[in-house]
Amino acid sequence: MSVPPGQADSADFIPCAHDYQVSCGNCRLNAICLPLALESEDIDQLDRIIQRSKPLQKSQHLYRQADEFESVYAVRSGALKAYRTTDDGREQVTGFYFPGEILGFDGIGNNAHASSAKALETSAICEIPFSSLQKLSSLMPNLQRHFFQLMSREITEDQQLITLLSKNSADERVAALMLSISTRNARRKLSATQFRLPMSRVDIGNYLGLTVETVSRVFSRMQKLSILRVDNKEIEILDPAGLRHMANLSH
Amino acid sequence: MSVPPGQADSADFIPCAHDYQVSCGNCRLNAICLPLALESEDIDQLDRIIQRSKPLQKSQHLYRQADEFESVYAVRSGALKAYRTTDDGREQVTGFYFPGEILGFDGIGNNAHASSAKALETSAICEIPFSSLQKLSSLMPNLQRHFFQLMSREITEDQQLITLLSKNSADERVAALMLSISTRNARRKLSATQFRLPMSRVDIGNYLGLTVETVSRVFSRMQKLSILRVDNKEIEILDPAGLRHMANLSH
DNA sequence: CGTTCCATTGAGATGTGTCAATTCAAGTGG
DNA sequence: CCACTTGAATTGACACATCTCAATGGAACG
Repeated sequence: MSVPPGQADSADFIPCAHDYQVSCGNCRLNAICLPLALESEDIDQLDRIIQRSKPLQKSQHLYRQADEFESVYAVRSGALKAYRTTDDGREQVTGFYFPGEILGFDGIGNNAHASSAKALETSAICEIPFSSLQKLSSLMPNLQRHFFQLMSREITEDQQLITLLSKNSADERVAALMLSISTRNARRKLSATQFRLPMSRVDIGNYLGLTVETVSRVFSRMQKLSILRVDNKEIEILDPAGLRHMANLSH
Repeated sequence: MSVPPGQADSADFIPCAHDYQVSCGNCRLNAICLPLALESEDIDQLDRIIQRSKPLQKSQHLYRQADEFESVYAVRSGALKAYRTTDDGREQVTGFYFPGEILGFDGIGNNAHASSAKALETSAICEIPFSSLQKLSSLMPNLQRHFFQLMSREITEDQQLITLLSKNSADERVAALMLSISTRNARRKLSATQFRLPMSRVDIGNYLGLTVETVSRVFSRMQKLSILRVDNKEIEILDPAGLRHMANLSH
């Protein structure tokens, strides 16, 4: 399954997102994905278990609910959504994943994925086989702790979403999501004020427990208040303070 | 901090919940808490790091949000709620914890508890210092995997709650909670149809994203339909199938 | 036997959902 | 390159589930 090294990039060229043969050691996302004090030989070991052979086209699945769990996945480029299908066939979007973020942890518990993951746009993925990761974690305490931390943060984020759904108005929910995306963009050294949403209004509404119409109305309202400029999926945050105020959470 | 062995129980007496010096090896909850193929000497090692010196009175805190994270905790008897306090001072109950269940995982991510945990009634707790657990996990692959699984299941459960909050009506939410408690009771060999709720209506409403009044009305409605008998905190499920139907989820 | 907290019930207000129509954007085939 | 189709987003009018406010009832506790 390994892919032959592509045409040689010039040496000083920063590896672009589509060069999916880049190793963790010189991946520009490693500050997000692996903020670890690992020896370079440790990184080599990790590199060796990671598979980078999975560029995904828009709307293709990375895994599906109830698939056997084998790996967790780091997003290298693009964006994905994770969603659960309920017994009566409805869908619930449980998260959006951007470059540097890791998904698939919900599959460990029962050896089967508890959600499906679908590409929102063309996405490059690093696959991390979990059994290898477990072995490596036993040998590298830092790595073990790192993955405990990643899972713990996923729990914390889910709990934030629970709070959002349980306590906040439509305005607050949408504002909070815009702020979240903005923050995560900044972490990747991208603009915190201008970006293109990779997901549809339906996905946003589904994620936030709102209908499409309500999401749309909130965007219109925000635009009228000059908090956001909205042009279909292109978003510009005109008034970050106003947006934070609307989100009603000062984090 | 260690407590002297209590008055000797007669040898054939099943250790009761208040005998908090029982070891994991003969704890009647270990099928829930530690369903592991561990050598008895492994269990001994685990026993040695676990501290059982924390009986908690009703409304006392086990830990508070932003406290330094040191341990995760297994409930031995009683019940607790976990809740987050938002920036603007409101509370969100994120979970209820019953005997055999483990809480505190959300603190690993940032070395500080992301929620508070409070006893809903007198509760006995096993404290599991996380640094010891990490070391032990490196040596015992089964144990490492077990804790990855526990955290993964917490993620899955949070995502179920997200779905519930996002997609389900008040009736469905309350019904789902009653079913969850019933199932967890059954796992502990207690009645699946009769139990006493340890939490208040306020807590239930808070957890489910509803007001107290709505929770109360749902209970009244369920009683009118002969699905439940409700006498303050005493619950009897009269029509389990009807309850499942009302919850609108067949799991 | 008050006092206090918790739970229940009712009446009315409101935010968001539902239904429906329109516009806009993207892709397809003639 | 232009019609045509299709899906996504917006906007409006109305309905309804849940919230809010308020009063009452009941259990627990000193």
